[in-house]
Amino acid sequence: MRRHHGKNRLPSLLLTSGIRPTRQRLALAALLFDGVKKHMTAEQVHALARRNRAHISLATVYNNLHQFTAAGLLREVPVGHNRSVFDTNTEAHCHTFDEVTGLLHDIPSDAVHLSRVPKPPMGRKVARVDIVIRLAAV
Amino acid sequence: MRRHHGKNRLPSLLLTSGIRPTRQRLALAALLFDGVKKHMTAEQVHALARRNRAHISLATVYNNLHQFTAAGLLREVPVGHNRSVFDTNTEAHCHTFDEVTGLLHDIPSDAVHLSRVPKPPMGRKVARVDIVIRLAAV
DNA sequence: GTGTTTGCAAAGTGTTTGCAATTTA
DNA sequence: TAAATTGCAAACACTTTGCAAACAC
Repeated sequence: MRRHHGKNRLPSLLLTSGIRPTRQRLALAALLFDGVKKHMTAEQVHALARRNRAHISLATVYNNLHQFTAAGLLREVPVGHNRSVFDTNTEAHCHTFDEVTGLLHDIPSDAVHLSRVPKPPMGRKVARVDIVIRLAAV
Repeated sequence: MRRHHGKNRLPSLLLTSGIRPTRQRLALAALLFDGVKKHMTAEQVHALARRNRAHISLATVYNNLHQFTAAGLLREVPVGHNRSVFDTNTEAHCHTFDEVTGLLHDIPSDAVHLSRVPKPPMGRKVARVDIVIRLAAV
């Protein structure tokens, strides 16, 4: 499943995004950008980093997740239960949110078709369209 | 703009939804269900209630907004900035979220067209589809 | 070296909860 | 009167911030 095994893949990825590749950021990048797309909260990233023997404070995790998001390496998913979920898949796609399990899943972007999106008002552009299909127990 | 001026409109509205019409709930209902659709945070509802000389604690505002939501009188909009926004319009419709002003606006449900929504897995049904069009500065 | 980043702890938000006092039916 | 609801304050969960020490270039 992994792609791009190059030795300096992660440093370049960060540099290209204008982010200085510190030890902590490389550790975070290693666990986020391993080729497998994921949805993770800051808390989960922090726990995973510690499990990997990378000592990164939670504050630094938050700071860097936001920095990665600003740089377009991550995307924040608006699930609505008042906690930030970061998605390593930054391409246009939708989500299902299972209210029973609390899990988020990707839906290929062509699984739904959205048409007739209204024109934004003067001085604004459509940054993106968030579509979340909420699933409940039958 | 107001509709249904009947004297016991709000008590009936709550009773019909299986909610006991207490003084506080009636005050909240009066300010929420006046015929003008709104998007409000708990904090905003609380402030407005106090401005109207209704003494309702913030905790009670939260409790009742959730109760109203569970009863289908309100809907929670997943804007994603880690705070709950309640919408008095419970019909199928979408939103634009202006990242510059922080304001939420309704879009008539027929302004966008969503097709090919995938079938939910066994034991689940589509509760609803949340669509938020995020607008940024040009 | 110089400016950036980190870690920690502390403060800040927004939200929920426990429980005695009150209110509703 | 019995059961539900309220208010308050305290607890809670998540996130951000201030600043000295550590690090990258």
